Amino acid sequence: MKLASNLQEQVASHLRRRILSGQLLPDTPLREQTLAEEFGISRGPIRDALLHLTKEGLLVAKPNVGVKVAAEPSGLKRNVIVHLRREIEASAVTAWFGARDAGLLGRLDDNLALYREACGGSDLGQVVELDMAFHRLIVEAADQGSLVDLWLPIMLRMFLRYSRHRDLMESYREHAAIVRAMHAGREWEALEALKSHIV
Amino acid sequence: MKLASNLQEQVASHLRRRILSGQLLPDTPLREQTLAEEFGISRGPIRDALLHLTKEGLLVAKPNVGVKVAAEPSGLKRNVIVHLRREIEASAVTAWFGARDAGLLGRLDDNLALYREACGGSDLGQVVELDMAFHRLIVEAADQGSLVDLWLPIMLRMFLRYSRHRDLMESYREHAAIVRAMHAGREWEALEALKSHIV
DNA sequence: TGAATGTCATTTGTCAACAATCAATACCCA
DNA sequence: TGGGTATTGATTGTTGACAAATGACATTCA
Repeated sequence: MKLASNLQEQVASHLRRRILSGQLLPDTPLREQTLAEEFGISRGPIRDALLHLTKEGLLVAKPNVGVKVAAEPSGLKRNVIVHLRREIEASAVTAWFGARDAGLLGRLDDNLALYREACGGSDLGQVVELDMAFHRLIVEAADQGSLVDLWLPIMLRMFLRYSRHRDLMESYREHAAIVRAMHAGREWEALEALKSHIV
Repeated sequence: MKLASNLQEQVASHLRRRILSGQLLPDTPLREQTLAEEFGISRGPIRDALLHLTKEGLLVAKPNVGVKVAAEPSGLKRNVIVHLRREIEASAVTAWFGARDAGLLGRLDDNLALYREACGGSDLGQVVELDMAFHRLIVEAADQGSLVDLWLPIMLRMFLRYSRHRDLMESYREHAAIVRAMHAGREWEALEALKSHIV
């Protein structure tokens, strides 16, 4: 976990985590002044952070009124988001099979170990964090990470509705299956496992 | 053309237009102080605007250093972007065919007339503006416009490399073909025309 | 009554001054 | 001469005060 030197990033990370872990529910309003006092800083960096999160799709803003936590995407939108994520991550995996940099495999293995542990525990925030990190590793590995900024807002919108009732261990097994196929060099299998995992 | 009441949006629109029309080339640095003096306002709204554009992918920021105009997307990234745009806009068109709200057809017809004129002229900024507006109308029409915020950053990244040498009139004819198919109620034809137009 | 208008508190928008950081370069010393 | 280090100027990061906009509520007049 890297911590940024500037306040706006720290605030953004903190709020992002609280939203994704479900501590902040949709429609919850966030006031600049309140947050400023809560963090013990001025409104400036808070503004920046809220702007960040708004552009990431986690908040919605109305001029002169304020921001609130975004609602879960509608059926159509969610469906589109799933397709976009598949497209991006599949492209990344395909690109990886062109070079097969072993570094990625190591990082995925490390992540898997932590993820397995987290899925057994009760800290949903940690689970979300590691799940996202897994997919981020894959996207980062392709094309010098150029796809990350495209992928992140899409991923975040999807995680707005991180199912509170999903079978976490099943999710872990799906991650493991993807990595196993990559280790074995079976591209088609990896892509199929990836696509069926993104739902 | 709607003009926002708050400065940050005005600044963002202005800079966005200058970047998309090619007046500001990739890697051009943008300094907060300089822009503030240029617009005759303080650095606050400038900061907000730059943050906006950074999240939209038109600028890239380095902490404590500043922002510059983003480079054109790499081959792989551009390829992904094309697929994402097709996915989103095709979904929107499909959704439209489910309801066939006539209002959209009228707006598209109006846009087409203006676009034809602009393509004959020499104001590339105007052409870009209308081209984007055309696709935006389509995306906005579906699902109460919920797809717009997903679509916009993708669209903008693609327009970073708005071909300065493309055949504008051909582009107009492609737009017209899409609208014609929609008027006639031929869904498959509209989707094909749309997909082959996005390249 | 009820629609229109005025007011008031809350919240965001804007500003200018100050602090922290970075990158380039001049400097020192082996 | 070359490598490492302090200095300096430019630029972003942060702050607190003030201005403007909004929405809710009270008030007025037909």
